[in-house]
Amino acid sequence: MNEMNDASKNVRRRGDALIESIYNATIELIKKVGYTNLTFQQIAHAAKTSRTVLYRRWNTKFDLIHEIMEYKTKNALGGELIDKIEDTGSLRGDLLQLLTLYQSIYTEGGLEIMNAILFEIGQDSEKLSKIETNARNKNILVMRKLLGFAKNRGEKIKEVSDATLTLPFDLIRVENLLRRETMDAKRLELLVDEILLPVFLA
Amino acid sequence: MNEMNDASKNVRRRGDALIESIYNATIELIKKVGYTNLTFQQIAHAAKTSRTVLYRRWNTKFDLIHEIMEYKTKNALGGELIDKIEDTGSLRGDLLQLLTLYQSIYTEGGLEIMNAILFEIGQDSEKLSKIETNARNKNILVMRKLLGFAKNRGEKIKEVSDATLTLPFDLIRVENLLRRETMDAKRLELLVDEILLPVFLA
DNA sequence: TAATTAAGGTACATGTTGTACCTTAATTAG
DNA sequence: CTAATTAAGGTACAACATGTACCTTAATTA
Repeated sequence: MNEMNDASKNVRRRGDALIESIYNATIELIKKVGYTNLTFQQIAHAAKTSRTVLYRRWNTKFDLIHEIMEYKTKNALGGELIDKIEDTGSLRGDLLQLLTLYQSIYTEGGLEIMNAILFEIGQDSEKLSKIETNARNKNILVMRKLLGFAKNRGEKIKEVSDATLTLPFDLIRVENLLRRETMDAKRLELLVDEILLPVFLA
Repeated sequence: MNEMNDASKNVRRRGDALIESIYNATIELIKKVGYTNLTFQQIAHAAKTSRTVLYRRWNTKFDLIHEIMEYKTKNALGGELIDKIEDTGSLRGDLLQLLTLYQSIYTEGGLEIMNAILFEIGQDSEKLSKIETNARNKNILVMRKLLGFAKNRGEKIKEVSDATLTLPFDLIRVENLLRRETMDAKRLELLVDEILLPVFLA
């Protein structure tokens, strides 16, 4: 009867099964209470495990969140962004493809998580600025590849600084993090037509 | 001797003197420990007042921070942004002027504060999205005024969506909040020449 | 000078943290 | 298949932060 519950308590999950359960509980919680109000105590309770287990693995809630982001990003893209970029036949198509892919990280990966990451960047801890710099450098390479397609096709591309090369990514971040609107295909097209093409196409 | 300290404890500041002391203590603290680690307890101690005084005035640390931001913004600009915008004789000059003024809000107003604001936006509380929407609408009006100058001078301006009109502000925000680089005049010029002029000038 | 206003101080229940230490289930090795 | 190892679950504790209640007392005002 009520002994069933007590009996089931003795089952101990381990490894991936446990971890994923913690990930999911964390994501649900962060949606409910927000990142600031997120506590290890609540996570442990929601994931039906103990704080001890959490502290053993992650020193701070950011460490946990960051791990979740990487896990989610992999799932959303199925690999590195630069490998997913293909020549669509036009700069417009390529840029639209890029925005769509990059947007999917935010859509699938969970806005709440990205928000937390962004916030921690603002706290300018050492490791965070490294994460940021790495991401930026990767993104610049993606854009070089993309603009390389255009040059090979004979499209006239402006020479711009590295800082400007990250514009497509910055726009997606602004849209997702600073505004809170739905990012449909129409919105992405507008970004390409009104901003990105004038900037990159001579 | 040591009674001097005890005697000085009996002096009670009130009103603006007290408030400004709290503002300053908060700004110093937030620079030291960051927004997440900021506590009313620490603020009270740093401002040499008591938690009671703080709780009476602000329900959350965000309420306090938001008030500080408004106070600082007023000081930085000395009025509303739209009133500060003047016709410099060219779109390039006008845009540079706009970026410089808007940047000063971040420089003078305190990056830490803006960061906190941004973060709370991510928590999508009711009042916060209102603050955001208001700011966006104001910024759109500023850009309309600025592009109006250009049209009157006979410069050819593209017709763009409201979403694109906020680009100058979004760029400053990205630079300040997502990156952590010094925003000198050269950087602002690059934003104007490589991004804003191609977007707005036909 | 008396009444009012607002700052300072104390106390308390509640919740979170980080750590230490122990028990016990699940896995692995001999 | 049993014993050793690994890792999860549980309890306890000191430290700190919160939000509230209630009281005292300095500063302002009427």
